[in-house]
Amino acid sequence: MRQKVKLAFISNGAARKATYNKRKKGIIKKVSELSTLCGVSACAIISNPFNSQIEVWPDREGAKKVIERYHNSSAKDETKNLNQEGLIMQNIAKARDRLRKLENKKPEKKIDLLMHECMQNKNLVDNLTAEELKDLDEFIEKKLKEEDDKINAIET
Amino acid sequence: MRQKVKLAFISNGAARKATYNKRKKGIIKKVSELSTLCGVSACAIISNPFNSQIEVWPDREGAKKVIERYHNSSAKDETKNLNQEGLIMQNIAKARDRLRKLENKKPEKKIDLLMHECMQNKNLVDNLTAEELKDLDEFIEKKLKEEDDKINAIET
DNA sequence: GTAGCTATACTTAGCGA
DNA sequence: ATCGCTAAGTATAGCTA
Repeated sequence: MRQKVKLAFISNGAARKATYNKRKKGIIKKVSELSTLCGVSACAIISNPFNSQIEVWPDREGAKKVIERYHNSSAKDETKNLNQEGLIMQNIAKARDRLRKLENKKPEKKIDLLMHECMQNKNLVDNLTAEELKDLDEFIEKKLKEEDDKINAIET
Repeated sequence: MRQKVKLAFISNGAARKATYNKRKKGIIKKVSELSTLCGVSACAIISNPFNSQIEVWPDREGAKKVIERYHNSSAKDETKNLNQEGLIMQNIAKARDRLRKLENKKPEKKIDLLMHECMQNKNLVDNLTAEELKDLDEFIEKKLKEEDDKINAIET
């Protein structure tokens, strides 16, 4: 930038808000990219004490791609592992749908739902045994590798 | 970079992990900077459904500055702040206590505890005003970080 | 597997319309 | 205030050890 960033609170309100909006957007993008690149579900929560706003970013786009990839690969195969992951993904999708419907409601309710969604997804995973999770992980890994190889073969 | 990033799941496990760690660090920094520059409390939560890991990055340093600034600017209105702080401290103490009791149990149980604390936070949210949510956010961050630190310490 | 490096892609502060 | 621009900082992919 024209000037090296001084890492301190920006006292000017307008400048602070401008920076806030720009960086907020950047963080959302980064979190979304992490989800897509590494196949994890992630979210960011920012609470602004000056205007009592709470903003929550479930990582929709990144997670969506993971879900889609899973559904595509599971269409051809019906193993136990796939059923398990399918169940998890279905519930994630359902939770995400509910969140979408609350978009216009009170910020407090968004936090509520976020927590609920976290619980749902976590409980599903927790219901699996350690061995099942390991198998599931390996299976998913293998499937994703196969797909990637296919894509690479086509592109080359 | 040497090559333009293709925004897709990284099939190679080692490369994915390396990218994950690098970007995770970058996101923490960004969130921390946003907190400092704009005076907001923020956190990032990344959940990997395939290995039951939940990683939480409370923006410790940034949030700390926010708390200090908040307390300084509202020194005239200390009654309410002190009450809020008391509630937060009580809950941190409770969380530590429960965590201590799980010291010798299985790692899976610690995940259960994490989610239990999430639910607790949710219930607490329901009883708070929008103004109070800022402190709650910080509370959640601290509590989850404590648990994360404890788990890491045990696993190392 | 992870720690440091560097070239390059990406982000963003300050402006101007 | 919001947008687009672009210079100037940052983050990080691919490497090396």
